[in-house]
Amino acid sequence: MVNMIENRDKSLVKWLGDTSLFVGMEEQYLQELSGIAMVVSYKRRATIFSEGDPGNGFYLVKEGKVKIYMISPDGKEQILHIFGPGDPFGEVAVFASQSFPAHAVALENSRLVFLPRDDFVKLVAANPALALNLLATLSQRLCQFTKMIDALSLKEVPGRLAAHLLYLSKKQVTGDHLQLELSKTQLASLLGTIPETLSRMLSKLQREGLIVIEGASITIVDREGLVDLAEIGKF
Amino acid sequence: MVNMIENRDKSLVKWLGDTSLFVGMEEQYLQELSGIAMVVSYKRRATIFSEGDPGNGFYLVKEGKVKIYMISPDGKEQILHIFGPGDPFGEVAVFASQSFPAHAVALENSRLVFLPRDDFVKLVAANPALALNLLATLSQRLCQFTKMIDALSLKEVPGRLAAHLLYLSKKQVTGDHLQLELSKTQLASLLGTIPETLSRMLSKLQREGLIVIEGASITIVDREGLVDLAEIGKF
DNA sequence: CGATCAGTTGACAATACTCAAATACTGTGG
DNA sequence: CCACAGTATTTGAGTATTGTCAACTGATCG
Repeated sequence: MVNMIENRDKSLVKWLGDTSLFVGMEEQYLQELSGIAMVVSYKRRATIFSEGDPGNGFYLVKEGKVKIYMISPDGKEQILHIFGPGDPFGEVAVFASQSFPAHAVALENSRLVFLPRDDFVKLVAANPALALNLLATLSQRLCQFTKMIDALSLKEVPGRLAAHLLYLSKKQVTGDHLQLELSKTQLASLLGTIPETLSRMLSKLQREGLIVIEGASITIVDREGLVDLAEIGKF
Repeated sequence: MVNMIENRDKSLVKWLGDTSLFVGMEEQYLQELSGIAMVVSYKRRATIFSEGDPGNGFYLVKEGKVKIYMISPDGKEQILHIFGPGDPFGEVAVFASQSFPAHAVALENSRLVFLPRDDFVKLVAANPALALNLLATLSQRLCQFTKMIDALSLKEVPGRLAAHLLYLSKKQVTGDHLQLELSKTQLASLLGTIPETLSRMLSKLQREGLIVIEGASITIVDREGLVDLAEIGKF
């Protein structure tokens, strides 16, 4: 029994050390970290936190997939992030507002590592490398948001869609073939539009010979054309 | 002569220590900081950096006003931030991308404090309080961007305008009377629209008895109504 | 196997952008 | 200090992208 726990702890330490946030941290700190960490399970569709909830700590995705989103009074949703294994989320509440600025739900059955605020802040204060990793993470996220604002304000739906398809094709290594990693409804919400419009735009791109659609599987036929679309933002 | 320089340095140290980023830092570190800092002047409309430029450091506004923005190929502009005295900008490039994700120009004749990347990173690594201040700053900015994405995606122009007017009236202490702190063209760009639309929406709010407009000076007549608009996002 | 949900398509409405023109401002040089 | 040039702001008319509502199909899940 003791053994099992030690094993579990050991593997958690190892896992934490492979995380982008904690990569390269000394064993000693990883031990401390794993000491204050709690692993929690969430079922598909379960709420992890809601906008305005007090942020007493933040999370790392261990297994599964998490969606961070906002919602308007009349129910329209805008996805901010989709996070997968290794990704941290909710740090903002730890360092600034004390309360979460958006909602989080599990998209699949997930296991998360929860790190409580106060203990974690102490660890950051004692560990410059960790602080710099955190600064890098937040900075990257700021860049992502910059691009999202750019897309929402300066591009139209076809442009955003084209940019997303190119992003997926770069991320996945399968050449001109790619998988939408989200249901089309969720993708619409990520791109700041609605399912009907997304559906029409996908058909349009196919009709104009830029892509071929087979369910969630897309083949890029005219990459040039997509790049043009993504840059200019219109037809 | 030596005296003058000492005076200058001393006042820079003092000024840095009053900045939100460096508040509460020990004298010793402030001295170091002021040692690596350079004060630079920019004339109104001068470019400070452009998207993609290598980020060899970041800036603090000492005097003046700076606009951070993106621009689409066909010339439409989206303002991300307006920064004034005491505000830092360009940190993102220091900690993540190494290159600036947006453009920066001086809106007025300005004096900026430039802090070079490498020296500054060393200082952060040696100074946990500074690291935590930076984390708080970046986290707050992330929250602001979250709100901006929310506004762009989930609210229509009248809603964004109403939210901005309420924000100004909270920031300025003058009760129901407020000043737009930007030209209407610039405000349009901040709200993700164009001058024509902004002009029409201001008239509309006035026509419906929510505000009274006198140039750049606005009086809120029906605060309730504005709040409703800002929350729901539509008419 | 029925029910709920995801996706698609059509007809329509509306918000916001484009283009154009008139008017009011601002700042600069003479 | 005024005249002029270049901006900023406002208003009008028309267009377009995208959202709304509704109906229908097909998939998924108890």
